[in-house]
Amino acid sequence: MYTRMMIRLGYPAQNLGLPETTNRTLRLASLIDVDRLKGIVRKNIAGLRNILHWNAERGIWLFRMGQDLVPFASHPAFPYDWTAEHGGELREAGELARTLGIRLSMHPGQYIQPASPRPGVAARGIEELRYVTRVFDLMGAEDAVTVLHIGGGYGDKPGTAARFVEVMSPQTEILRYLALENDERVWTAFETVETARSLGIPAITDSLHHNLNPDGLSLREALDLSLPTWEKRGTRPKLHLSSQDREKRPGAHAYSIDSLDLEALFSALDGREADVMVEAKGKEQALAAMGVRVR
DNA sequence: GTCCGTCAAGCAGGC
DNA sequence: GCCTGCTTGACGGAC
Repeated sequence: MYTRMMIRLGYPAQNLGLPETTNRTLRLASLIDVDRLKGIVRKNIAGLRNILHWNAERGIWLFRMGQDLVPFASHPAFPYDWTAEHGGELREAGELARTLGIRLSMHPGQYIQPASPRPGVAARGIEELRYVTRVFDLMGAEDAVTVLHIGGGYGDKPGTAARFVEVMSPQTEILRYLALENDERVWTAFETVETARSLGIPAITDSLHHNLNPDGLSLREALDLSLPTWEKRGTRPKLHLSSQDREKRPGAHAYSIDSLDLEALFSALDGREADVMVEAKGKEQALAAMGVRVR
């Protein structure tokens, strides 16, 4: 099914079976404990290395690092120069990922709102995106991806999209890695592609979000729009795959991937190559259903 | 020792 | 207007 790397798979942030994570953190009030903070960052980077080795042995060629790799890195209260302190470790981890052939990503969360009309909110979001950019730069991760939602709509989506483009256009360092992802409530796959195109960056179609917010497009039509946006960057297109947890509200991720959702994605791809990030509560366990040996 | 509510941050939407 | 979910480990306080 996955011959010739038509499809490569990955999962985010942690490995349940090892168990290992890149997301150890601490409370903001504990940031003053510099020794402990440095230890947490080192453990996260060590966790990343362990996961990379484990993944490579099983042919898992994508991994999303947790946003807390360096906890509070973009916060004004962060107490030391983390790029100087951890640059060497990050460079070595990046070398490892390159040697193993694993593509990295990060996904800043719902608080990152570059198009917010509130200047402070927008500025903090940009700072977080700079942090991700510095991590990738230090790691030498040229094909890495910063995955971001456009954010709120503020009751005026065209105006907000224009503001997003205006705010992000000067951020050329961030744009080198940035890709925009559709969400399940506000920004459709079509709108996300349009906004990404205006910035000259690629778009990611998330299959579950698209099901909930399709705006009349089939998954195939959405992919027809988003896949070509990756040509300019010269890297493989990225997608997100997840299944609905039937017992929870729409948008909640299930533990594993429903075979119907997998088939629907393959059908929509129709032979085109893609890097597929599998967003499931079961993390690496969810890849078992796709023929990956996970133990 | 275990359990539980809360923790930096922003939004949309349901009530 | 208030509450919830998004994600998930940390951690203090209650018991």
